[in-house]
Order: sequence, then C-alpha cells, then structure tokens
Amino acid sequence: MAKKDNISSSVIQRLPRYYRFLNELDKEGITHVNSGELARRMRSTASQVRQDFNCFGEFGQQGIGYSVKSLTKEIENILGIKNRYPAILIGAGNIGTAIANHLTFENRCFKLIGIFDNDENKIGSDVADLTVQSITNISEFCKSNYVETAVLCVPKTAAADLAEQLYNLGIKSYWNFSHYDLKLLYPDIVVENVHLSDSLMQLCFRIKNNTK
Amino acid sequence: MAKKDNISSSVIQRLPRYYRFLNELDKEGITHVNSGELARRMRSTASQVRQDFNCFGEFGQQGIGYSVKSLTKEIENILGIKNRYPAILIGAGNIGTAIANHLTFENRCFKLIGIFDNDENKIGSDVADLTVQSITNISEFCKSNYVETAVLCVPKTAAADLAEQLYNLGIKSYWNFSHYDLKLLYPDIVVENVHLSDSLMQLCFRIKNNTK
DNA sequence: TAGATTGTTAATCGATTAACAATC
DNA sequence: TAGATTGTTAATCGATTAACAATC
Repeated sequence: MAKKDNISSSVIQRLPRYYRFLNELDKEGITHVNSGELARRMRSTASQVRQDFNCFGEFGQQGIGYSVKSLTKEIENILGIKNRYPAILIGAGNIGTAIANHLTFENRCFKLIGIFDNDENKIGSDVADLTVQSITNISEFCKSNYVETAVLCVPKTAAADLAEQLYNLGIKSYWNFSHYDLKLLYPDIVVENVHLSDSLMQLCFRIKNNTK
Repeated sequence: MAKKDNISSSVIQRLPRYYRFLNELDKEGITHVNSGELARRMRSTASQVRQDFNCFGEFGQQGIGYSVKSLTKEIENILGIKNRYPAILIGAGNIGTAIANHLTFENRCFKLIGIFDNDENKIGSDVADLTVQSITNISEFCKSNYVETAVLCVPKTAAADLAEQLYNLGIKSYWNFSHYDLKLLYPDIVVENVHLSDSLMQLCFRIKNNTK
C-alpha cells in the first residue's frame, strides 16, 4: 500500500530525529542501514521504523536495508526542508535575538527577512544581519513582501493582539515562543510552540518523580 | 481509586498547560471551574480533564466543579514548581544567554548558580547577574556546590564529552538545547530536550502538508 | 539458492472518549 | 429535593509491536 495521508504527530516528531541520525551515519561513512540499527539509535523498534517510512513510500530494499544517502534525500523531501519560507520575527529581546541568529545562520528551511519590535531602544539596531524595524511598519512590510511565517518572541500580553494583526495580514504559520496558545483563536493556522516555561515545569516534575 | 504511579508523558505535557489556564482563570476573577470549561480552553474533552486530575487525587466537588485556587495549588505541588533546584548552564552563546536570563528572571523552579564557557572572550563577562566562568572550573564548582541540573547550550560536537563529565560529577537531570540525544548514553538520567532545529523542521512539514 | 530484511497485515497495548452511578 | 458535575468504569480509537509472506 504505502502513502498515508493523515500523518500522526508522533510520526512527524520522529522525522527530524531520523534525519539527524541519518546524517550521523553518513558522517560515519556508513552507506546502508537496516531498520534494526536505526531503531537502536532512535531507541525505538525496527517495526516502528518501517511503519514510519511506509507512511510515505517504499524506500528500502528487501534483504539489504536502506541506502543512507537516498533515505536522507527522501526525508528531506518529506519534511520540505529545502524550502526557504520567508519569515519575520517579532520581539527582539533575549530570546528573539538568539532565535534570529539561529534562523539566519543555522537553518535552511526558513529565510528571515524582517525583525520587528516596539521598543524605541531596539528599533534601528542590527540583529542577525537585519535592522530591527518598528512594529508599526509590519503591515506595509507584509503587504510588499511575501511573508509565509511569523516567529513570535513577544510577551504573553502582546501575543493575542499581534496574532490578530498577523492573521489578518494573511500569515497562517507560526513559530511561537510566546506563552500563549494561538491555536485557540484561529483553528486554521499551523503552529509550532516552543514553550520554555512548560518545558521547565515538565523537567521539574520529572526530577521529582524520576519519570524516565 | 485515584493516585496512579506511572504517569504517561501525554499527561505530563498537559500539566503545565492546565497550570497556565488556571492562572488565567484566576486573573479573570473566576473562582470555580468545571471540567467542561477547562476542556474548552485546553481544546480537550471534559473526560480527559477529569481522567488527568484523577491520576493524582480527587480535587473536585461533585455538582460544583473545581476551586481554581486550590486546584492551582494542587498542580503546583504535583509539578513541584515551588522547588528551587540549583542549576548550572554551559555555553554562553546566543541561546545560552537568552536561557540564562529566562532562568534567572522568569522562572521559579530552578535557581541558576553558575555559567560556564570555554571561549576566552566570554569568560569573565556578566550574564544574567552571574560571571561566566571557565569550563575548567566546572568540576571544582560542582563539588563545592550542590548542583541538581545542567542546562546544555553547547554545540552538538561538544555535547557528548560534556555530558560524560557532568554525569560523572553526579548530575542526573538536564535541560538540553544541544542537538544531541543525551538519553542514549545514560538511560538513568532525566532529560527535557528543546531541539529548535527539530521544531523548525516539524513546522516546515506542517506548512507543506497543512497538518492541523 | 539461502539468508537477510523489507513491506504489510494482524495482535497488542495504551490513551482517549463515553457513560453513568455517586454525591455535592 | 432536583440539578449539576464529579470520579470511575467500560468502550473506542489509534499507535506500537509482532509476525510473516514477498523479494532482493
């Protein structure tokens, strides 16, 4: 059969990890890998590895396994990481600045084309090869540039209003660092949340309860 | 019955969100809430809300619902966020600096007591009320201070060696921003990963496939 | 050909949802 | 008391694991 259309988020979460381990295998000079070895590295099972890949197609060879290079390519295609989606970032504070640098120098799926803030002290300063613009420019900027994605590094209190504005400008995908659940407001958007405080609280719980 | 001992990570992930929404309810001046309303905010079901809480105890009142204040307290206890686990951070780059500030000024579960780097240009500079120390001090520092948790903001290439050193110093819990799977090496540690690149790739996939 | 490993179907396990008696 | 909502058991759904025929 192969090719499912409803990919579960468990599978989506594993895809970048497969990609990571395949790159490591390649660096180690390994050209072929079987589901068992990949499972060992993923701390998963051979069954799951094969099930995961078979959501998208048949990438292996019976009796031999998977070619590291071609499987890497397949996953690149599946994830779409050869794209360069134009993105803007709002909030040039500590996290915002760090993320702007990450986006500019350590990733290839997105291209950061604008940074915005409402703080007069930050507007005009340079962050990750871009000049921080006033938030009041955002509407004009989005209308004259094709913007696919917004990266939200603003405080919770600013997030709701900002999201409304961005949504009305037609932006439908978000990398959200704000402590706010965007998805509640607009069910048709795509959001990836990085809630640092939530992550810390989970760590806190796991320390207390020693949950492996 | 109540009180389970094996809490699934789905439940653990939801706990900080409950906490967040309960705080919002409190701010709105709402004193009591039922599972249905909480579910609406969580984009969940009333059943799930009640099942989740009943892993830990019986916090509600039939016919009435849950007291916002006392449920908040219960979740604080469950998560253990009144603790102040002493933590050190390694890697005072962009992300490291941002996280150091977050840990110092925006969280209460952990107390950042040391920052380390191997870059001569960074050692001696001030980050989040602390002076960046040389990584060569780390062993002595950990021996003379009780350190519960390490925050890893180092490049992937440095992560494995560093993890070995920290593990041998007795540190068993990690907030891991490095692009590296610590858990593979040491199954008895507690790790919360924040893999920004993985998160970006997931966003990339979701944009392409419009996965809600 | 024989051995290895895939793709895929079937079985199991766990998490989510539904239902309802208990009770405030 | 009647209505509402919990705590909890039972049913359903989906994800993971096991098994095995297909095939390199």
